[in-house]
Amino acid sequence: MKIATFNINGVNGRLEALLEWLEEAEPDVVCLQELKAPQNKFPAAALEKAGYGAIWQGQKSWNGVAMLARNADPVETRRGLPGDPDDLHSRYLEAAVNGVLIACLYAPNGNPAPGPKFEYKLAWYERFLAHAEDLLATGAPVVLAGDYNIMPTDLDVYSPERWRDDALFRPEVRKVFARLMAQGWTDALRKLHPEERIYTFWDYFRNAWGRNAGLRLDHLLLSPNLVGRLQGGGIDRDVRGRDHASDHAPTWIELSDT
DNA sequence: ATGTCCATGGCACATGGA
Repeated sequence: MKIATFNINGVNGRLEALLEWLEEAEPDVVCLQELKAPQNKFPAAALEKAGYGAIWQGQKSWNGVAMLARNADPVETRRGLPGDPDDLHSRYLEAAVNGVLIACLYAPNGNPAPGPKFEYKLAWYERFLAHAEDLLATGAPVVLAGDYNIMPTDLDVYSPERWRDDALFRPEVRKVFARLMAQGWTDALRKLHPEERIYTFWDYFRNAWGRNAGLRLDHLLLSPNLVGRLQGGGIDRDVRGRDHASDHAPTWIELSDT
């Protein structure tokens, strides 16, 4: 079972690129972020034609998350994080596919920091951590997949010193990620590549792709009962190098059948 | 600070968010 996360940065603007990647990569489940499309503008018919059932939570202009399943329909278990009915951002979807509970998340960016956007990011993560703990307590096999907008360690940044004060890398958010790990989750890509510099995002600015000035922002975290099923994983870097690409590359894992 | 994308409103290109 191949599970991918991909910040598409505009699902309609990059629909052709998404369909091309789906055809060549054949993921079983895809978590998409930054749809930048309202609920009624999600390209469900085109994805259905490509063989993918979908659920999505759109939003005008910004944010937006979706989950696709190959030759199946995700069985939705939750939309939106619990804990704040006033939070209207579309950043969280959760569904079961083929016996695995999968969360699709798009964490707030948080810049500029300090400031209200950074406070929102930290508050959002407090709710996320509380919910992640509840998911672990169910004993279900769970994958938390998405754009975390956090580089967990220096190994996840092309130039750590330049990012120390950024909302994606400040001590407060790295501590949040460490607390998540302490709950018992496994960072799948880091487990597969413990020493390697691996990136999932390259800024559009300053020729970041050409210089390989990347960041690792997109993560798939596994509940303890899934770690033994982790067969492999990677980042489809070549997708980032194409014309009209998203600034993120698809990131994926392969789980064995039970 | 800079840089480059997306979507929006409205029909040219400025703006916000990332």
